[in-house]
Amino acid sequence: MCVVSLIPIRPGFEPERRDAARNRELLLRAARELIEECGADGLTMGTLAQRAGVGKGTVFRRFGSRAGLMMSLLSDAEAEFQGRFMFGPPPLGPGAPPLERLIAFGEERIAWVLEFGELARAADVSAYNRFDVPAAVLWHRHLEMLLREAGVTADPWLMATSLSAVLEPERILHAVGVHHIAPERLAASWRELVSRVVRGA
Amino acid sequence: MCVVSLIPIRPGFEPERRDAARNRELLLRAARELIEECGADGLTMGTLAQRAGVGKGTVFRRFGSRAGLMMSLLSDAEAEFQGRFMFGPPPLGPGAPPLERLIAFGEERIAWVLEFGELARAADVSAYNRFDVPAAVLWHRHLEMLLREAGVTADPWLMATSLSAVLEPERILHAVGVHHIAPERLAASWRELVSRVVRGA
DNA sequence: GATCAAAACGGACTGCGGTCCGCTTCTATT
DNA sequence: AATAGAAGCGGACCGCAGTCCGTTTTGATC
Repeated sequence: MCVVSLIPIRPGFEPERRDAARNRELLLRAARELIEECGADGLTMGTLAQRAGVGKGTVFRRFGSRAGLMMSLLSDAEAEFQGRFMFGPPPLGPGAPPLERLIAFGEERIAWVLEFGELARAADVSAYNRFDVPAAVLWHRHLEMLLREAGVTADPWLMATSLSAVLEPERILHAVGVHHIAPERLAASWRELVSRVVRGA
Repeated sequence: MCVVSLIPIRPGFEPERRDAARNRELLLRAARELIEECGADGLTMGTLAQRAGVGKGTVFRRFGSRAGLMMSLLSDAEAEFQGRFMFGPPPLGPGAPPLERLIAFGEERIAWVLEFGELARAADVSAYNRFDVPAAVLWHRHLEMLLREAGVTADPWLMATSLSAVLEPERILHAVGVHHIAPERLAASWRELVSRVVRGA
């Protein structure tokens, strides 16, 4: 299964040195523990270094930034989601009509955000180009392709951008957490939106 | 003209003390200068305090946070925009059919973001409840009302949320700045989107 | 003008993300 | 086993947003 990583692949593919690999595992384990205890927002890079028994510099060498760390923690969940919408069974995967796939994509994404959203929000933070992260580019292309297949000829690229905006973790979590919108209501609204976009074609 | 402020009104309406008012003016003037010189992202609260000749604590007492400061700087532009879509001439203001008002709202908002976007982005930063800022609530209600008038019966509240997401400064600036999308193309896509949402009713 | 409480002030302080650079550890080579 | 240089390490350090609290200013009251 060919999956697009959240994290840029290091050029050259040299394997990690043994100590580096060991520290990466230590850090990921410690990070999961800390998030369990304090929540994603409660994790600080200093505490993480301390808990893992390494220097702070090592944390940043491994993950580049706090957002990068969160992406690493998400990468399994992300890869699984990618696998499902690209190769899994219909209606999310290939085989169903495009409108149904669009609907399924949003529904599943909403469910995904509700499960991993706190991490996703922490990973989003910052970065002027948070929309150009490999995974985000992939969803965008997927939506664009489905829109084309569905016969939407009016600027599918920007339409996909608009639909992506609707599925942004921050907004979904805000609607559910602050305004107490039921997830099924979100899903119904997504269905409605995407149906109108496609049918209006 | 009754306008909704970006900043919570202080309860009780006691007037500011004279020194407080003086410092507020000093700070706003200094902030505009600094942004002129270094851009909104280049403004730091420490530098601002120094330039205005006041203590750092004073800056935070006045504006609460960096985002609060940016909102204060935006508030004139925001008020002007509010005035136009609530009381101004059609098609943005009342008098035109709802679909045309929706289209105009997006077009004008896109233009607005391209003019004041850097500030708006700086004002957005952080805050779990950045969607509950008075101005954002007002746009949301406006969109919701127009959708209802246009006969959209399917969850206008969430539809308005989705449309708001599409107009978010961060995304618009990213599309224009990074992907070199022409503003007219953004406007055309918005027209298309909103027409489909309404016509599908 | 003297008095006084409340409001505002200012800058030292905290905690954070992120960088830097001299030191240590690993691994390929002989 | 010795060696060398690359990769990795770690923690002091920086700049920033935001807080705290002792001091100063203000303006209502007498």
